[in-house]
Amino acid sequence: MSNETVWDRPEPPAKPSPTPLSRELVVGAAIRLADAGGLDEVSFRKVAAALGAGPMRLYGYVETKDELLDLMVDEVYGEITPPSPSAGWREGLRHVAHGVRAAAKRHEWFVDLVGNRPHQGPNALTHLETTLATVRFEDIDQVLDVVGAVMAYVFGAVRGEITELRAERSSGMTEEQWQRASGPYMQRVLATGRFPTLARVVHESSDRDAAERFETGLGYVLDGVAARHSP
Amino acid sequence: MSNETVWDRPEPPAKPSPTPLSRELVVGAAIRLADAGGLDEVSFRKVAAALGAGPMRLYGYVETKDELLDLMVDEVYGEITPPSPSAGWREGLRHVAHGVRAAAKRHEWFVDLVGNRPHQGPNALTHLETTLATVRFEDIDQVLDVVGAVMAYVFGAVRGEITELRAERSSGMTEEQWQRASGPYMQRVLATGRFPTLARVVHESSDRDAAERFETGLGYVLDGVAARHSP
DNA sequence: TATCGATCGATACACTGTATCGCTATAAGA
DNA sequence: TCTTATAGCGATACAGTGTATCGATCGATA
Repeated sequence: MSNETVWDRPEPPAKPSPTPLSRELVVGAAIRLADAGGLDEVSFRKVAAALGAGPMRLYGYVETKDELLDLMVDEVYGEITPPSPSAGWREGLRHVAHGVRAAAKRHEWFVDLVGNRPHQGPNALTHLETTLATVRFEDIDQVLDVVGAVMAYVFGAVRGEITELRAERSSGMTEEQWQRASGPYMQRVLATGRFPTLARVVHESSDRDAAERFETGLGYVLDGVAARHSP
Repeated sequence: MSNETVWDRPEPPAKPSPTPLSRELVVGAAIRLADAGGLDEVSFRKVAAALGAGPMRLYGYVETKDELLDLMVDEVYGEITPPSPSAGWREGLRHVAHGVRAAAKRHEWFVDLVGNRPHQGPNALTHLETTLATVRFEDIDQVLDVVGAVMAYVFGAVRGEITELRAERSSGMTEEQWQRASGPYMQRVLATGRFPTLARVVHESSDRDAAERFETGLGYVLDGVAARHSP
């Protein structure tokens, strides 16, 4: 199970025959397929077909499917712009948080892949470096704690957001919050009276948009950090 | 793609022939396999074999594989003890957070499944209800924000923790923090000098244990909540 | 021009989830 | 007790997956 992705594998010398391919082209095709139809659409056969090649051709550029997925993830990390070096830790982390969220909404499959394996690609490492560097505390352990907590929140929140989005999309296109509650099962459940708080949520809560909720939660985390490490 | 799990499907009347089965037995076997060998070990063939049955037999108790996975997730939710009703929101949420973390460490596949589909099983709903109920703010929207943020952090943090754990386990059994840094690739990367903060982390940071880091991050979130909603 | 060498992809294998459907063993009816 | 109906089980089959093997085919070099 030692499926270590080789991040700095040299490109094969040149491509002679039909259409010259490259690892970038393979990864690009895979990303395009995943963006359009989800991760299920990313199979060696489909990616190869999208490039007008046979499935086995891909093995010249990618050693395994896990490596292809790793490369896709790293590509997304590359899309996230780093915070300005002059920014304070709070704006810096907010910038990163929103960058990750935006990237994850552009590529919904990102959250499915993130966290399956550690991100050690060049773009992921650059992302991590600039994120850490935006928090200029003297104690490096504190820096790790803060960045770790913020990123944990970000990934958790974005994952939840996209899950909700998918559920809404699949169960009838109605975008109204908690419209699942009108499903017969949910109504039955709420009718038992054993979920009073849940019922309050369904009936009383206003459906604010996702970005607002994300920002509120992020505010909690950053406020908590400030409360302990502010000058 | 309307793979709606039917949570309250009635059990089939009775099992006559070889070994009487039940949905609980099927889910239990699946969980046992997943605990032992990861989610890859959960296939209809393998689960059925573990029960001494043919693969098709499972379809009497479970409509699809996604439903089986949903049931497994709900079973884990059932293991998480609710917070005491007399607890304040802070202790209540801390209790839930640690409960989720503990359950996820008992069943490492949990984080892989959580967030793929919304959790609407009875145990998940009970878990959500008791979690919401522990935060007795007058504004239900605030309750949602707080619980949402805390759970986002918890799931993100636990996911990261288990990913790290898997990486350590697969890359040589050395448990030392950042021992990946001694891998040739990581050394090469750090030698470029383009990741100074990362290098500081690798060389200077002390390797505290995961529970401590989890608690610290959770503290940030809860402190942030307290800063805005404290009486 | 002839040989070599690399690369492409057809074929194959083990595995997945699941649709179909004949068999069988049990339960009900006479 | 003997027959019939019924329902559940699982063998078989199918489309899909990742990938190992390896023969054919093409380009470049001698």
